[in-house]
Amino acid sequence: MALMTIGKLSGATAVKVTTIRYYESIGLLDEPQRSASGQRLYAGDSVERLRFIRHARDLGFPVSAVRELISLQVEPGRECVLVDQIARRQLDEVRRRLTQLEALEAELKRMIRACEGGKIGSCSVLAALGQHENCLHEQHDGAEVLAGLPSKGA
Amino acid sequence: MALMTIGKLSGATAVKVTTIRYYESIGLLDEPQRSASGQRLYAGDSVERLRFIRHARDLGFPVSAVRELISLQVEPGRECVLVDQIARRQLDEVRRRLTQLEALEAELKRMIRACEGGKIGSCSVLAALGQHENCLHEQHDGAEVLAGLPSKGA
DNA sequence: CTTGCCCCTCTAGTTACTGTAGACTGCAGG
DNA sequence: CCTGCAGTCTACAGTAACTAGAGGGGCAAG
Repeated sequence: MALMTIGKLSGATAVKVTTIRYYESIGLLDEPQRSASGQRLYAGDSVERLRFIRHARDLGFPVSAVRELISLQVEPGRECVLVDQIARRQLDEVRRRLTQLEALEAELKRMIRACEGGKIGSCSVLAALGQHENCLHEQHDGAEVLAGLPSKGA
Repeated sequence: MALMTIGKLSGATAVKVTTIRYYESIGLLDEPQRSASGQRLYAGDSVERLRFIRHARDLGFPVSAVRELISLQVEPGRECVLVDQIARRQLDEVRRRLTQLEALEAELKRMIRACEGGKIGSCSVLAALGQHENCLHEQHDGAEVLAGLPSKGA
């Protein structure tokens, strides 16, 4: 395939133009050739590279992990174990988040259910959020799971 | 209850001092009284307010939603429907993320399984990342979910 | 008085982008 | 040839939701 501008690459990969430039700026993508007037010109393999990055990101790998994966990709074979480790780490992370979200789902459902039956003078959702002490019923286990939430608390 | 400094409030709610000031700066918390020397002095109800905020945030409500909830809390009762809507929206969001994460989990498991049996020549994880097409799309939301990950635990 | 923790403001950094400003390029129509 | 417009360039600012640090002042005890 002939060289393409950043717009074409964007179209081919569904990655936004600005994001492509961003990836270049943080070193995920090599600097491409430039036209005489300074426009970026990409070869066909850029599409694969970019898809790789995008797919890894969609899988939840942080950029730092993507960087690792790329570097391992360059010298393949022997390092498969490392790649496996990175993937496993990511899987653990995904599972951790799954557990948290399931707890959140349960708590939200409970809140909403309470609100539905709400002849209660004050909304149960707000009550549940206020919680601590004088709540309608004994309190859930959700909060404990939430205690370890990654949302930058703790 | 006597007035307390920001440190006490932080201790009582497990919300960091800097975060409390941050919440004040974005209008989630009212500006408290100040001592003669300029230190913030909080009344007892600040504890409840702050716990409410923190709990809502832990449940994944964005700050904008928390703001809404607070405003509804001020004039309670009649607005229960609105509160319910916000909670439902949040529940939908949580479910969406759950679905996405489940797909991620499946794909990661598949990748790792392939890698285990894998010969050295071609790591299947990298191969799996290279091929696109069959998987998740919706890149923006993916990134959103992933943003705010611990990255310390890893 | 000094130690040491607490508090103050302000700024900048984090992650992974997205959006904007202001200027230039490349190409088609009239 | 001119005009118009989409596409591209750089550079900076903004987003979410905080966190961390600099550089200073306050306050009670030893």
